[in-house]
Amino acid sequence: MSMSFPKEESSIKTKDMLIGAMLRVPSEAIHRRIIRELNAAGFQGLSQPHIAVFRFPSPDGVRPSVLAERAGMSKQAMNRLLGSLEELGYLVRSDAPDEGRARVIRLTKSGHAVVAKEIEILRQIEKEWIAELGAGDFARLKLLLGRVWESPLVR
Amino acid sequence: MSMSFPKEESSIKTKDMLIGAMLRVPSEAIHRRIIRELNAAGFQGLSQPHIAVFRFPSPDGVRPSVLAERAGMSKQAMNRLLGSLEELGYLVRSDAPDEGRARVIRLTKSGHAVVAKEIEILRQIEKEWIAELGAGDFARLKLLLGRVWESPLVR
DNA sequence: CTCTCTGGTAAACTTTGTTTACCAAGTACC
DNA sequence: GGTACTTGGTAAACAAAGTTTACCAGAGAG
Repeated sequence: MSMSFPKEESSIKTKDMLIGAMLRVPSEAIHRRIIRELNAAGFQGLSQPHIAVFRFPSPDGVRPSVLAERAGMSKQAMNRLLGSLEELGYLVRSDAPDEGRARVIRLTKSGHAVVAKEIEILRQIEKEWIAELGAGDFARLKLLLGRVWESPLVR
Repeated sequence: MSMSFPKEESSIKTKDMLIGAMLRVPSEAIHRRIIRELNAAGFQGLSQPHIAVFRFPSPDGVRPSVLAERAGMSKQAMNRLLGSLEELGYLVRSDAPDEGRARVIRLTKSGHAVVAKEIEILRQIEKEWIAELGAGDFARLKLLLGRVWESPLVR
């Protein structure tokens, strides 16, 4: 059996839905699409967990432990992720920048290309949403989500 | 080391953010909170993957393969999940209802209690969002997300 | 100079999911 | 009525990804 996408029954009414599902479903759809299109664009070897590293904001110049913190995982797990990304040639863990005794992530050329492609995919998605909702309503949606983001709600 | 929450730098501006992150961050915050509060409410043994079963809409009366489809995972993985939930006493896989040769999930008393608690948590979250955004803007946000939901965008 | 703290690393273990394979019950077809 | 195909469920082996436990190196405090 090969993997499939969740199929939603048409009988489900958004009226009954609570905010959790309404955010989760589109969020996961976007996430799946990013992975799929990244792979299709030739960035082989990238899977779910790798994406956590390439998420906004860019990991370039950031220390491993900060990335672990951002991703909500242990330093060790992040470190293994970084190791595999280094093997794949997307970044290097450069030794000692100047400050402390810390390492710093540096994206390689293809690492930067991944970031660029990801932004491109997301801009395309936004374009599709604008086509569906209209520019005004899409802007309003982002504005509202922005207000949520800046509030203590998401902490 | 114990698990920690992602910490976000205050320097990040929502202006720069694309729709992916804006949906993902609050969505994940809600997800973590549900698990945390469910455990705190005495529903021990429930972890991340289990929640996929209890997500809207209720799994009561639904066949295992349908749940697998909804969750976007293989029948086998879902089946193991259901097995552990059965052991924990949240549901039973009742044999042969009447139709076909299929099994059907039936929530037990504590299974129904989980669903009820989950809805309670989400209603509380909505209350907090309303306090932050105002009732009008929150309603507008849900309306816009509902339009996304009903569109082909999330398929 | 030594103690302690911080950031990074490594190895063992656990969790969770897919792949592969199989079984049982319907259903279609002859 | 018997046989092949399909569907839904299950089990075991394997793979992926994360936590726990433990350790090391360097920096700063005393």
